[in-house]
Amino acid sequence: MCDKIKQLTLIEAKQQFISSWGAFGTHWGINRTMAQIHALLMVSPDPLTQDDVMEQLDVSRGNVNMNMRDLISWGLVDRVILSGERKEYFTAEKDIWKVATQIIKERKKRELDPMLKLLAQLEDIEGDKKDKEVKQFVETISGIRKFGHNADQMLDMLVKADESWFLGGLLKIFK
Amino acid sequence: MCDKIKQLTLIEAKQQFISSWGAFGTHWGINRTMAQIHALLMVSPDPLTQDDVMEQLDVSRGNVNMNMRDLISWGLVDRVILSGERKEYFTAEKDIWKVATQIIKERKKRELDPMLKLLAQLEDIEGDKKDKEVKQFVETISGIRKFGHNADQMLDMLVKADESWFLGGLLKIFK
DNA sequence: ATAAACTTTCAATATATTTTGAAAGTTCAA
DNA sequence: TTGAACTTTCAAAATATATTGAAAGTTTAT
Repeated sequence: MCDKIKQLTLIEAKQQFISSWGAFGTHWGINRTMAQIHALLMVSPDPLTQDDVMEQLDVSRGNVNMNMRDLISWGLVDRVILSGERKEYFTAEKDIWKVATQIIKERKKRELDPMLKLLAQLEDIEGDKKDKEVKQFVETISGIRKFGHNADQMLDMLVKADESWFLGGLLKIFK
Repeated sequence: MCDKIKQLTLIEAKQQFISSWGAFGTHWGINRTMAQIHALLMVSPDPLTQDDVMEQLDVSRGNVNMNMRDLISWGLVDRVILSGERKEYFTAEKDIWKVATQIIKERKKRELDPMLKLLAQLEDIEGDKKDKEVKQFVETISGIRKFGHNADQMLDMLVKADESWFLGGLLKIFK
């Protein structure tokens, strides 16, 4: 009836987190390995090399390299050069708020902004505005565009909240 | 220099919207066809049959059927029986705010809630809390869990805003 | 009960995405 | 300049996901 929940060791907990973060990512259009690398770096106190990641996640060098590039382009991972070392090391931001704002910024730029541009264009079509089909279409598109526009502004606020005194206050409620 | 933007016809605009909505969906873990069916229904003033959808999107009966089921399970599409007709018709909610609310509700239930449950479990691990590795892990997980918890509450507020007088006021700013 | 109208299922197939690994490229100390 | 240490690339292979379509299932009018 009442399941006894096993207290996990650090190793088990890390594995569990990495695996779940990977599965979670796939529901959001992020590939499993990329999400797993990110998870691994988030729970690693020290920077890791490509070889560390290859070994711990059991994936190939090429795979690690490509996904690491991607994570860097998303601003979620940084290259680190440890003085005296030849190898490159990698590290991830561990403050989840910074991670979230970074993801919001990028997805906005890559997806929301282009979509809003398209919707603006679709709203202005040829044809009789009295026609039922035309009317329904324009209304639906316009609704989506307005919604997107508001979301856009709201996300901007969130992202900029860190830098603004007024919004920063609001943010503390959330953070 | 200054591109002349062609004013699209209704047909072209619909096609463009359906195709873009489909591509957009794939960035968010939604399959192309499902997103396209949703888009098609959103810009169709009247309910459509499976055959209409098959024809307009050029996909098979089985595919339409499965994705339609999925859309229904997400609460984004409804079956409609037109009186006197034998066939089933399908229609989508056109108020984008309701669409968004519905998606938030479902994703919260399917993804965020289980993730929060897992994180709570991972936060409570065996081992010395003074150990650097353990400390870093617990801190990171705890940060993510708290963030997720706040996001959860915030999303609940948004979803419930429609029903609350106070929040409804706030909502008007956004809507 | 029958059969036409319609819906659902799912194994096979097709498509898309991810992963590999070896070769090519780069950097740097000596 | 050489070559060892390390990184990047990308065509081929593996894997995962989406799609088809025909057969099975269901509903309803007669």
